[in-house]
Amino acid sequence: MTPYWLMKSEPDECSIDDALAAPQATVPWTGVRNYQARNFMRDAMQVGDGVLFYHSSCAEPGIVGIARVASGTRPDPTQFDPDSPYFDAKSKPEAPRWLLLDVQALKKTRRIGLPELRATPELADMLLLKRGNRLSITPVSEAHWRWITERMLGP
DNA sequence: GCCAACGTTGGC
DNA sequence: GCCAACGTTGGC
Repeated sequence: MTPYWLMKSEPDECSIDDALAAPQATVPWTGVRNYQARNFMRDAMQVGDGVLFYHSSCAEPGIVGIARVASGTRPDPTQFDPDSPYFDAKSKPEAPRWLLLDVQALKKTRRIGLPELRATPELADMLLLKRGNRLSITPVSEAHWRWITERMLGP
């Protein structure tokens, strides 16, 4: 697995600006409730891996910044909080079902919106762009990472 | 708000 | 193990 990832966040919950404004620009990535995404965090993601910060479920979805994986996994406390929208009554503290890790925002970039991503032949096979894809964490190939970060940071 | 696509649940 | 029903995601 390449050390590059795309992570979706709803800007109403945690935007790139929110992340940059946090202490150490670091936020706990709460609310992952999908086993495949959890397994990526648990089994494949490493401290230092690159992250494309993506805004989803909003007026202007797209990649908006660069971040890095800043910790290993630990249980996501919101799964035990009955007042949280992420509460999971079936998860027990002695056998936590859901994990999180810390993500450190490094840079807000110009936004590369979905239409621009879709219009780019080099990115046609990005998992993000696959039909019906709803995974909130997806691996990113080195070629895609390079293309996107160069385009984001360039003129 | 709509709806396509997908994941999960639970009866059998 | 199958699969229909249901809930969620996320773009539009």
